Amino acid sequence: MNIGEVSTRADLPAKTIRYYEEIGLVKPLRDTNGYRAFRESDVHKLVFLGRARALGFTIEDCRALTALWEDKARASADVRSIASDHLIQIEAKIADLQAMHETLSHLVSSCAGDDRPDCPILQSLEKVTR
Amino acid sequence: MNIGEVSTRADLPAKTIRYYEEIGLVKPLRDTNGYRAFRESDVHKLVFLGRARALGFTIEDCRALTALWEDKARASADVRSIASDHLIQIEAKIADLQAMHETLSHLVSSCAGDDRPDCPILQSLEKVTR
DNA sequence: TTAGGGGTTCCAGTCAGGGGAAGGTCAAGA
DNA sequence: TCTTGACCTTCCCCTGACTGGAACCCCTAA
Repeated sequence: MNIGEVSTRADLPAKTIRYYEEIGLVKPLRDTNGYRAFRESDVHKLVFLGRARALGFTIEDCRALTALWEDKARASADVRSIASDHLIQIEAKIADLQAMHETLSHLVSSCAGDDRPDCPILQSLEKVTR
Repeated sequence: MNIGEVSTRADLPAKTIRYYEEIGLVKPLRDTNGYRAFRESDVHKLVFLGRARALGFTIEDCRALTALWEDKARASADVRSIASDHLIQIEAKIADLQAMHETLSHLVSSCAGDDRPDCPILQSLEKVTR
């Protein structure tokens, strides 16, 4: 199977698939003409990778997760550990963004937004009151 | 004023300040020995930049915001527009992260996390059910 | 004079790919 | 047989917003 079909089936850009090969996440075979020759197992793995990335796992997380996925003697605790660490990261990012949102939405709603220059948003950015 | 003092006063790494000069956000003078010579107005601007960056504005947003900040004839609508666009970006990111969080927290809580290999997290990543 | 703690530039790396050039390969139609 | 166009290949540079490090210069105090 050529990269185009894999790209469609795994719903990943060809560029991304080539990149994943470059960093050793997938190892497709090669045809005599130099084209990558993907097996079903490669497609399966790429789908796995796509889903993990969509959940925000880093590439290194993905590397660890696929290793566990392929290890029939894995302990589910190892998988859960990676996932719950990632959950903590997500929670931290959400909290960060919510703090930004709170500050900024107050500022936006207090700004007249007309053609006059007075602007509480700029005033607040100017203040050293961190 | 040398970069070290500015770094302390604006609470920004010296590297960051040099970078901001490189991309034209600040334009400190130079001493005869080649050292950057910052004025009070430069420090003031760097504090402004630091606060805007802390609220998640991009560098290009910051460039626009400082231009407005220094334009005494600005319309507050222009500032508000940048800020509310940014709010929308923040809201989108929060929504994304919350969706990830929801999916992943269900998975984590359904995984035994012991030494057995059965793992709903891996099973779910494997499925093509996008 | 020397040691240290400033400062300077420049280069490379981060993360996860994206854009695009230059060129090879394949299948279908004239 | 030739050509067209879709597909594939590698290669290199670009992104954002810095960060780390090397190699070197400058200033002050002991």
